[in-house]
Amino acid sequence: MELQLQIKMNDKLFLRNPEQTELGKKIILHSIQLIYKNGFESFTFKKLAENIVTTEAGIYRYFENKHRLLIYITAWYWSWVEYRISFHTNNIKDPVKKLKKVIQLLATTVEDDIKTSHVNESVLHQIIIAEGTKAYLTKHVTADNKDQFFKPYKDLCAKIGDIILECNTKYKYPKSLSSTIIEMAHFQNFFMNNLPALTDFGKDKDELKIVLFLEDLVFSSIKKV
Amino acid sequence: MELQLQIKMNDKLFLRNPEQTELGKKIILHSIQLIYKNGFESFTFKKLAENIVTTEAGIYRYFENKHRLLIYITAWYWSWVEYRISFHTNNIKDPVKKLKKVIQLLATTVEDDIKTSHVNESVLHQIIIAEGTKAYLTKHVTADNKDQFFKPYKDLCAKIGDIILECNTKYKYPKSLSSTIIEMAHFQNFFMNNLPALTDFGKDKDELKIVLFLEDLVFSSIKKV
DNA sequence: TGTCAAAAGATAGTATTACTATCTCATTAA
DNA sequence: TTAATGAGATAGTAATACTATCTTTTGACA
Repeated sequence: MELQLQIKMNDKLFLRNPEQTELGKKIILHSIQLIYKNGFESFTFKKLAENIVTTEAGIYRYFENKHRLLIYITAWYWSWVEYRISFHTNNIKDPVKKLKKVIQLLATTVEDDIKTSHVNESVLHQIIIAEGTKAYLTKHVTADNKDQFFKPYKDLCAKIGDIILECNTKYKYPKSLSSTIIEMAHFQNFFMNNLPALTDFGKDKDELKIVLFLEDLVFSSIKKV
Repeated sequence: MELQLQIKMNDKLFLRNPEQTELGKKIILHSIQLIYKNGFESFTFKKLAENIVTTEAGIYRYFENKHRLLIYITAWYWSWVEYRISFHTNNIKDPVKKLKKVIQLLATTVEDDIKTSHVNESVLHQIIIAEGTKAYLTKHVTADNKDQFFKPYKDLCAKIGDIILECNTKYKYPKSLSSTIIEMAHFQNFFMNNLPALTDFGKDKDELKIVLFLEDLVFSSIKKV
């Protein structure tokens, strides 16, 4: 039996659905690789076109501009993370254990457990760490938010917020703590590897230390260990 | 007596020191306003030149490119924040009170308490919230870090880390907690105003709630209230 | 087998961006 | 008096971020 994970994407994010054609899948796969290699700022549709041996105009048939493509990729990522969390916490009853699993999934490097042929998840994880926040740190967040572009991120945040409440119904900041965990799982990783003075993990560069820090932070706050 | 705050900037950040000339000060003042108005992505030296009625080439005599200017602005901001923290915590002995003051200073809108004629600090605060992380989220962080471009940010983080240790010598993650406070003071503000579903402050949009959240987070973690 | 539509290749063109270069002119400090 | 500094003026270039149009390929269905 071969399972194929299909994530239903907001169709306002693209002009033509990239999951439905060969070129579309190539665009996603290679844009992730190019952004990983050179960063989002120096990424252009021209370079992407050269990379996959097609034309610039061809890419523009799929995405309005490179920022929409970034939003698409991040939205896909957060949907995938939420799926992963559902999958790995499905059988766990204890909310504390569940939350620990969530933190571990957010803060450690992904292994390609589920086959999605046109996406390399561990490279994707790295680019979301470095470029993910750029999807919403714009002057048009509000408009983009109205178009539901950030729904997967918000859904994930809500889901983790619910688990936090399961741990302690009285805790007052489930959503803010949730967004803090999500962002810090990435930021502390970026800092550890690039600006180590901002963390306590610079020496050994060990992701598990980030997990321990986040667990300490979260469970101290909600007063359940 | 008129006090003038002068912040010594890393001179690799500019080609010509903007603090020392009229045009230079105009560049800083108006770039902050323009970035505030249209966001960093749509900000160009051409537009800035039109804005202050000079030429594009004139701006390039001060800064290599717009990203360097952003780093300059953020570095200035973090130096200024550190100065402010020193100033407002100077007379406080109790480290817990000191840390509370720090959180309040980081998370609430600034009033123009110190006169720095060519910088509007409350607008600056807003652009650092939305654009500040873009200063280091690049492919050239490591090189920029070697040139000490992020020293003010790292110094601030170290300083807050030390206050955390004053509260509890045994706490294991002073620097990571410090960078978490700094980033979250901004992110929760951005979320509250733009993606409220990611916070618990969406309804009243009250900065003081962010302060309470951060206090709860920090003092639960270091186990001192 | 023909035909219709969708996908994609080919080519061209434009406005803006991100610079670099050079020359002139006014001010001021030695 | 002169030399250096700041800054205005103008010009030019390569790359970026698109839009438009026309042609060819593919593959489904009738």
